[in-house]
Amino acid sequence: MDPHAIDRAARLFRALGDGPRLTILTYLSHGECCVSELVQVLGEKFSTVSQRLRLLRSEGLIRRRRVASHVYYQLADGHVQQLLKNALDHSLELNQNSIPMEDDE
Amino acid sequence: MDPHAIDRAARLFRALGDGPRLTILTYLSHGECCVSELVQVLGEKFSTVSQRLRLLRSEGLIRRRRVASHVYYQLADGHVQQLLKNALDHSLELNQNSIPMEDDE
DNA sequence: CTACTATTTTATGAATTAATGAAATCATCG
DNA sequence: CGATGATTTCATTAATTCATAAAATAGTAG
Repeated sequence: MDPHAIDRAARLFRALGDGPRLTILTYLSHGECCVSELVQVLGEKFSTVSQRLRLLRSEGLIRRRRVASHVYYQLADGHVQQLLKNALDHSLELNQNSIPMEDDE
Repeated sequence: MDPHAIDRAARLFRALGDGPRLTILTYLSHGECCVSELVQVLGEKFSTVSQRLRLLRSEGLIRRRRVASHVYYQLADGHVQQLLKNALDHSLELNQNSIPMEDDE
């Protein structure tokens, strides 16, 4: 019940708790990618993508490196990759009963 | 890359991505508990706790059952318990470098 | 240094979410 | 049924988050 750990975990979950950001992460799970490519693939504004990347990076979920004038992003480590895979697999399973029933038990 | 799965996962993460809600979940991970007890332990308003429980339940993270006039909540299943434990353990590890450095690589 | 491309930062308005008082519901007891 | 205690729902306000345009920064080429 360490409040610091709870807070850290909450921030992490919150960063993951957004469709567009999760989409970026799953895209990155296939391999490193530069901002322009993400912008093109996602069909979003540059600043929009950049903001999402910034948030993900501030929570330590992704890393970046610069190559000439391009900046490439990738998942921070294998742990993030695993976390993503688990979450998506589990969510696929849960899709059936995604609207919870009203009764108890 | 199933958009439905991504959306489901995002909703799940979002429900988890809040300190007060995570606190409730960790409390419940020690065992079933009724609303009054949570209200007392957390020092929050009844309606506040109830709203948090509702959100957690709507995402399938907790279950409830009624015993006479009291309503008891518990984690939905062992999977949620495991997810919580992993997240908190991992966040404890990460506490050192929770403020990411500015440099690349 | 100038021009150009890639990316980030800043500022802001719109949309979403969270907390809470008040009213409603639900179960139990007399 | 009427009163009481436990919990939920509703409505509203306050706080947070999101998307984006505009401005700034950084790298590269000439």
